[in-house]
Amino acid sequence: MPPDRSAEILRDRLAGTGLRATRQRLVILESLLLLPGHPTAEQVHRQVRATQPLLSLGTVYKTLDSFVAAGLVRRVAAAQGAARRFDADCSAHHHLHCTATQEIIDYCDPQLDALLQKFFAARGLPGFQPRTFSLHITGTKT
Amino acid sequence: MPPDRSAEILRDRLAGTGLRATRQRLVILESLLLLPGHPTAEQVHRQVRATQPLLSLGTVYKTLDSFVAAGLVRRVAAAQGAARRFDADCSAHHHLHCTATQEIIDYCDPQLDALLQKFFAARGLPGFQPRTFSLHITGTKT
DNA sequence: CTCAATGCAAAACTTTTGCACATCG
DNA sequence: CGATGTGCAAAAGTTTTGCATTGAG
Repeated sequence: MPPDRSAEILRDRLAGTGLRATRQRLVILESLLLLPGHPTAEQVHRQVRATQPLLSLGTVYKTLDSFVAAGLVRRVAAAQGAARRFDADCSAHHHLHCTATQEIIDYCDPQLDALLQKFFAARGLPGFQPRTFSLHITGTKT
Repeated sequence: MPPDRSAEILRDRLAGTGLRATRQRLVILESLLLLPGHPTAEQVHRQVRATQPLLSLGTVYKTLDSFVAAGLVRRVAAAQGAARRFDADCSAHHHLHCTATQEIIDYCDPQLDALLQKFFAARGLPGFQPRTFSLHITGTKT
C-alpha cells in the first residue's frame, strides 16, 4: 500500500470523528496503529519524533485525550508502571498480560464474547447495567 | 469484635508473610481493608493519618509495595486517573467499573470463575499459559 | 544487638495547563 | 477569517530514592 494511500485512510478515520486532520494527529494515529503492544504517551512521542522532530510531548498528551474523547482510541489500564497506555483498536478484545515480560497482548475471541454475553444475559447483575466486557488474563508466554 | 482482637488478626496476617509487624504496617493494612473501593496511596495516607499523624506518604508507598511483593494485596489497574490503586482482597474476583461515578466495585462470582476455567481448559491459548482471570465490566450503576 | 523499616526531604518522572502563534476548514 | 490545534515552558501532581534514626525480633 503506497504511503499516500494509507495517509488517506487515516484522514478518513479522523474525519469520521469530527476532529481536524492535522499533520500531528495523522502521525500520532499512525504511530498508535504501528507500535506493538500498548504504548505510553512517552513511547508515542519518541516514535513520532522520528518524522516530526518538533512535535511536543504536550501535544501528544492533548491529542491522545481528544482521540479518547472521540472514541478513536481507548485507554488501557496498566497494573504495573505509572503510565497510562493507549490502544487504537476499539473493537471488543481482551488482554493477555505476561508477568515475565510485562507485555500486554491483544486477544480477540468471538466465542468468548458470545459466552460472556450469554452468561450475563441469563443471569443479570445486581444493581449494575453492564456495557462492555474486557477479560484480563495474566500468565506467561510459552 | 474488640479492637485488640482485630489487631491480632492483622498481626497474624503479616506474620504469615514474613513481614515485620510494625505499627505502621498494621494501620496501613487495616485502612486497606476498611476503605471502600480501591484506594490510592494518597487516600490510604489520609486515612492512616487520623490515628498516626507522623506516618509519612513515602512510607505508605514503600509499605504498599512490600505488601504487593508479599502477595498480601494486589494492584488494581485504573483506566482513569494516574494513580495506582490497591486491593486487599486477594481472592479471585472481578471488577465492575461505573463510568458515571468512576467507582470500582468488587464482584465475586464462582459460577463465572468456573465457566472461564472450563472454557480455557477446553480451548487453550496459543503460546500463552494463563494463570489468573479478571473480568472488567464497564457500565453504569442502576 | 542487628537488620529491616521509617521519616524526611530532595529528586525524578508524569501529566496538566496557560498563552501566544499557527493552521485547518 | 474564525475556531481549533500546536509549541513551549511552567506548574501541579505522583512516585522513587538516599540517608540518618528508630524499633521489632
